[in-house]
Amino acid sequence: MGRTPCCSHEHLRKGAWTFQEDQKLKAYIHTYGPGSWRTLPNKAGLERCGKSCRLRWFNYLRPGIKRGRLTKEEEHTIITLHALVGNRWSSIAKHLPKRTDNEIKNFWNSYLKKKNNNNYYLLDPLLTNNPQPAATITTPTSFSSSASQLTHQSTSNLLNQVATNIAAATRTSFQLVTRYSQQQQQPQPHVPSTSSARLLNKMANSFYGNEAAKAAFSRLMNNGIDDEQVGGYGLGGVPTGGVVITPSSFSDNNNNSSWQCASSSEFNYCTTDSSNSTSTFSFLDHNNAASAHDDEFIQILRYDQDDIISIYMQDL
DNA sequence: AAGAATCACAACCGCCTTCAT
DNA sequence: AATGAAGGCGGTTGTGATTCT
Repeated sequence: MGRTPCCSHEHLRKGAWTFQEDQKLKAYIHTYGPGSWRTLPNKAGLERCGKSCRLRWFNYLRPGIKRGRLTKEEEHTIITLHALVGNRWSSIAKHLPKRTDNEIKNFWNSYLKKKNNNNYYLLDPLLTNNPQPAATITTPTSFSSSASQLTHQSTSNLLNQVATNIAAATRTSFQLVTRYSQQQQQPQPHVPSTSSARLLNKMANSFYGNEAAKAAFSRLMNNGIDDEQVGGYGLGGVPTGGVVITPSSFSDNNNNSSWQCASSSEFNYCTTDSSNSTSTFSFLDHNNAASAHDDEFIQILRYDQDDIISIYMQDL
């Protein structure tokens, strides 16, 4: 014997809610609170299914709901989160507290219709062809290195390996999304660029406090720099306030205490402290021009099977 | 000005999971 | 443990408003 039925489904109204119905529902919930949707319609004097009452309350009548046009920031968040988790509207809505999943869903469906006509949010084809990729990083193609330039792996490769290993170590899926503008195209506000070096640096800092992620990150650093191998993990990292530190168990191609990686335009360094046999990663542009790209930003998002569990979003 | 097309969004439908019985 | 409705969620539709031709 299961629960008793919610309603008879006979003589129930459908369609748009009237002002009087809204008043009845609000008055009832004001007195007794939301919930018990099974018995609510009878008690509130509504000829509606309990499910319909719940929907009306959560999507429209509930206090604190923000209505009207989404802000650019909200749109930005939705688009990025959707690239990460797909159509998990309720998960996305949790990061826009005053918006309902229904509203976000409606926005996205409208957005999709427009999408074919602009490239405002230009993401890597890998991302757009695979709506729910796990453990991948999409980097600006302009930062990809040609084979002839490489003495080590490209930073794009390295980033992807880092993400894959962090995902495995933390048992979460992970994706880092970047956006970039192409100078030769029409100006595209809110579509900034960034470099792989900055992404790596930011990633290291963002995982401060997450031992599993940090260890995975450090392992990749140990394995990923000299060849294309994956596996054969080295020692794990230790926390030092947002910077990943690893044992100096590797050497660099310049045979000194720094590590060079990636293309001609980007250099990443690992400085070694011989006194305690540790190395500190610091990924910098070759000219350390932190102010050269004022419009840069980064979003780092992690999620498990059911929900987004953290978001980092900040300017670089 | 009028009809068509598009947009915005509330609401319904059906499926799946949770939970009371 | 089994059952079946409630609750939650995403897909879809219906409809009034707005814009276009």
